[in-house]
Amino acid sequence: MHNSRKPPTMADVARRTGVSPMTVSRAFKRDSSVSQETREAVLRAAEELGYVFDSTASNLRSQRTDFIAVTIPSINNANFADTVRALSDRVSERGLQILLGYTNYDVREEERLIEQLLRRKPEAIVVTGGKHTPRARKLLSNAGIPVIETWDLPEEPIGHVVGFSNALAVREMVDHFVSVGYRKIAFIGGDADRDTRGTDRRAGFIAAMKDHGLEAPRLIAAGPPPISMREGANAMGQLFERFPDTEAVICVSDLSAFGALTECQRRGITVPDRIAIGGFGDYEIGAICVPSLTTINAFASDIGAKTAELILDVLDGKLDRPGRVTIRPDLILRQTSR
Amino acid sequence: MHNSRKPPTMADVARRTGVSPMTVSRAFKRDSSVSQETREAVLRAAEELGYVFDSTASNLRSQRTDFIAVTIPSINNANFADTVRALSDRVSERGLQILLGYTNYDVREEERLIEQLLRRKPEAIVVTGGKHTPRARKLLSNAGIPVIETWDLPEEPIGHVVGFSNALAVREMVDHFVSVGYRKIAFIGGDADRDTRGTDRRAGFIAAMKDHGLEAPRLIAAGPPPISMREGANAMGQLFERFPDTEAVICVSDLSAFGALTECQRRGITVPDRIAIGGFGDYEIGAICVPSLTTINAFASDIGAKTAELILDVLDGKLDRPGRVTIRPDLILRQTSR
DNA sequence: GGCATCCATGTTATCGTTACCAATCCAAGT
DNA sequence: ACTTGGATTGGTAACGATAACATGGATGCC
Repeated sequence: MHNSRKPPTMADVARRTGVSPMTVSRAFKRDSSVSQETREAVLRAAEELGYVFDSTASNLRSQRTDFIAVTIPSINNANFADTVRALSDRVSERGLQILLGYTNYDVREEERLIEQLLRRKPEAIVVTGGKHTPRARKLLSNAGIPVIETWDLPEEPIGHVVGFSNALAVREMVDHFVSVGYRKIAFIGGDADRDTRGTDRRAGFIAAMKDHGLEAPRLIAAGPPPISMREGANAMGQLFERFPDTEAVICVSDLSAFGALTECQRRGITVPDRIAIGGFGDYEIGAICVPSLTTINAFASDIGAKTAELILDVLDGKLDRPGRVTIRPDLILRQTSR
Repeated sequence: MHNSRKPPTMADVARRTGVSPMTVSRAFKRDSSVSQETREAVLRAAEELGYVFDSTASNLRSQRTDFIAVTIPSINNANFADTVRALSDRVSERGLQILLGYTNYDVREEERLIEQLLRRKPEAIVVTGGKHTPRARKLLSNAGIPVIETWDLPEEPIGHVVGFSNALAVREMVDHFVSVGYRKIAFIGGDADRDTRGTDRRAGFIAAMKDHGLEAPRLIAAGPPPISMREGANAMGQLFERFPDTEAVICVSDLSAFGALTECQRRGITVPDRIAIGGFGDYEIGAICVPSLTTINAFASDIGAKTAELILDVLDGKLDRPGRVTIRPDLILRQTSR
């Protein structure tokens, strides 16, 4: 039974059920007042007709889309994926849906993306990081919806914040490394002008070294983000060439740290005896690789979950001041360091 | 200047510019016929007013959303992320936006998700895999939009297909392993009833073994998906207990294969001398870990790119028969096997 | 000059749902 | 009996953009 007509609308379902379109509309909402039998009759008729609820019309009339817009730097990063998953799981219980976009670690792409997402009239928008173009800031401020910056603690937040200090997190690792006797410590990260969290981590590294009275010339730029395993391995190679006496290296992420570790294995350099390695992000690989990776747990899932709670509170009107949730990253000592 | 009024509409922009709303609408479209100076005046007025284009109204009136709905099993999987990224990159050039949802490897969740996505009236819908609930199949068939099943070659496709045979891909690895002398070969995968691609791979393994006149009792069930590194390591532990004389093991993915490899390292079992390991998916980790991982490249990005091409062709009316794009996975021999 | 053609712009009606208000019915209370 | 109130249902208009059609003016060609 091929059907080339237009798809059925609520009016069609109403006609078939013998009720008004308004009643059909109510039958499709969870909590609205329709008698049980009317609702069942409506839903049965809808199923028979193959009716599919049209959100586009609903969105326009009700001025609600139930979208939560989210921007992340990359869809291929397990940390951000964890955040989005936790966020999605929590808000979807309330019928909200994630509208996801990625910025490729570029604030200009972020600006474009934010503009595109705002056109869809989301209920709230979650961005990764606290650094944006002026226009992006303006778009977010004027959007009239909750704005949540994550994975960072911006000095001048646009709205709400759920994040942590990347610099302080790395400082904690430096403190530990120094306390167990490492002095010649290097840092492997991406180019300074792209990955802002990476840049913060590098800055935290340099500042912490300075506070210990140590120089920090051993900075290896691993190229533009994303800095993954291969980049980490290459950077480790560079480090061996340029600073062969390095005692420990802190990498901008577990992925690059693992790459660095494999480079050591390829060169027959023992970890941590000859050189210690620290990562960032507590990716699954760090816990399972041999030797396992000293790292920093930034609680990616928690960031997503707390962001979700915050959004729901704001939408419920339970929170009218900008919220600021500070995550406290955890240093995890494993086998790649003393 | 606090502004508590309603956000401006095209009518406001039109008034300010001294043109009709229709002209404003045209000024916001790329190719429509508006004089250069009118367009600039409109866009300037819009910027001054802080006007944000309202897609919800546009979507309803034009009956176009420019959404491409996509379902993947998990957002935390690099293979699927690669597919989505390639797809997204290609369709976004044409102004189409991905609306992403994940099914958690569960066909019932997939059904719910498909229904939810279809309500948003996407231009096309891309699903991962070729196994769905009857109702999901019906929803997809009746949606009146292009349906693309990926990462599989379903026998009875709903619409278009961009995929490969998971069974044949694994068979190729079995053939190679047998040809270089392995006989006691095991398979590590998820529980049979969830991950359908994993199940196909296991079936391909068993069939291939049989064709070589070999028994295949060494099947380790690693639990419900996602099967990641930890599950791979645990499964490898089980394999050593139950079948200590195993010569080679094929894992359902590179992640589990890497987990298995680390378990060998923890137990001091040399790879590939004592046991060979094969993975699936050609994840970055397989190329970089030591020893590097023999695997199968399923061309995840290509799947996304070809899916995008197919969608664009269909939307352009250049393709009216169901398309079937077959990817040919590649066996990549590396250090974890002879 | 006259007529066709094209470009830029305007007018009107509409996409499909739901907010808002009104109406009806039945049970309960006085 | 009559009011009150809650539950259920219906009627009407509106959300903000744009498809479809119409119009006016400039341009081109014979």
